[in-house]
Amino acid sequence: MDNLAFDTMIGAYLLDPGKRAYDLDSLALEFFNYKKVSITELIGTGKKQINFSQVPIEKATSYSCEDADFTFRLKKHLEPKIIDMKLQPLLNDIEMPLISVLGDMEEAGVRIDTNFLGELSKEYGAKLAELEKKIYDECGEEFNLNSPQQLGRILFDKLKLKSTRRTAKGGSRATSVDILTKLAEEHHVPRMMLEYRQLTKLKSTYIDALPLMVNHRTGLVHTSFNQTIAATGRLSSTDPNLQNIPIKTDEGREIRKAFIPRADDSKILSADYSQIELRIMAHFANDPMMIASFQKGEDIHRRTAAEVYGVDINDVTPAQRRKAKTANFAIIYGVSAYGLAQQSELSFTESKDFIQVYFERYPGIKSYMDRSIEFARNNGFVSTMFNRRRYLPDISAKSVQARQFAERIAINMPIQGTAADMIKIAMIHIAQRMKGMKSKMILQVHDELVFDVYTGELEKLKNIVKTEMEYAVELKVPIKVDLAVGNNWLEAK
DNA sequence: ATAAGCACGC
DNA sequence: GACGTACGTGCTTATA
Repeated sequence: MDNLAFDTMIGAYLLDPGKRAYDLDSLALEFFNYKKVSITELIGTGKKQINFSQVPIEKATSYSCEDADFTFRLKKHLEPKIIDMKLQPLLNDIEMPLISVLGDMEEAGVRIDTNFLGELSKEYGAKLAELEKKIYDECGEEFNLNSPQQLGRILFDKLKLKSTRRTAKGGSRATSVDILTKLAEEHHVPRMMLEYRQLTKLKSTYIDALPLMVNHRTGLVHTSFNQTIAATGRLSSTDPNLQNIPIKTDEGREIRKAFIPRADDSKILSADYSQIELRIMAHFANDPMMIASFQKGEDIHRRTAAEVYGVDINDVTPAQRRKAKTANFAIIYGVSAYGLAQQSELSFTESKDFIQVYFERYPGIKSYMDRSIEFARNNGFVSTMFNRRRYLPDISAKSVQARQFAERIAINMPIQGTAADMIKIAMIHIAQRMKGMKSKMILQVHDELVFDVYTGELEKLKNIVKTEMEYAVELKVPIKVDLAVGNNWLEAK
């Protein structure tokens, strides 16, 4: 698989990663205005779908020739554009070599402890049945707890709680977590609904769904990593999505115990980039204070709190650090004072002051943001350290909403995208050095790599992984990777 | 089938 | 005065 010459999906994605689809049919239509025969015209859909081998040979022949023809035409059309836009290194040194790395990871698969999930399903199922009964009792009637519409009727019509917000699209009365959390101060039902929502989410999306995804031949779960979905250059994972396995709550973390080593003599190794996006921002912004802090190996959120609150780093309170941490993440996304207030414990006024002092202490950050937006206005796009590009057609839009959205992307995409470039480079180098080893790279979760490592190879692999991740790209700040080993994914954290 | 609302991750 | 945090996937309900 390493002798691939070109890939039309990836080529078109690098030329413009903001598009909806890169499949052959879409690209043929877009670039040649040609409507190909769709596969469903040959094999049908749903229950009546047949195998391609059952398609009459004449139809199969012309279909296949059309595929080959347009693949070649697209290659000839896309490659010069790749060269013009200086995307060759990104294509040839990162995205193309990554194809086989991802293929190997998908094929390697992940072992899931289905017995453990079965037990967890019973446990959470019992808790849910109990909750369900209590909620019906408290409401004086039964309704579908999974229906936001019916819940709205109960909360706002029957129990007379105050509806504070409408949903963005349908305009119905919102019952999302922030609303229910507020209402939980004055009533049991919203509090219990929050618990119900959390547990049903865990049970339906993970606990009950994952065992169904175990491959009958291998006994393992094989996700698909998609290389041409995210507009920032990140990967995505589907069927199942193994990039959103719970970790925040104790109930959710239990699920990570089900991700286990494939053999008696292997372990799970997890390697995490520490604060990678803030480090990249410090690098781009060339901000003296933030760079110095990373060079000293400080806790960046404590340093931020110390600067903003004007106290010694050793005197920062937990509450101050919490607020600084929220602010640091919000800054990466280009948040407003209002947004920060919504997200944190800060009031609107406190948020405004916080952001003002933040930019006084980290002047480089402010000028990075202004420069990014200015660049986008002048050029119509922004890009990462490795020339990955994203177009921002709305950067000068009349609509305030559309324009501000484009401005936030102008700030965030180069940071998030450079982090994506970096871990992709590390993955390629690691895969190269793992050749001949029994251990497997099995997952990528944006700033984390997960391995199923044989104990005899543990020390060697730890060294390879740490080195290749930390030295994939050179920044003005040191890059730190945390390693952890365990008998499941939770222990390896 | 598709949209809406919601919730999980980074 | 608007507007109000980036990138994803998947579940269930409601509607067509």
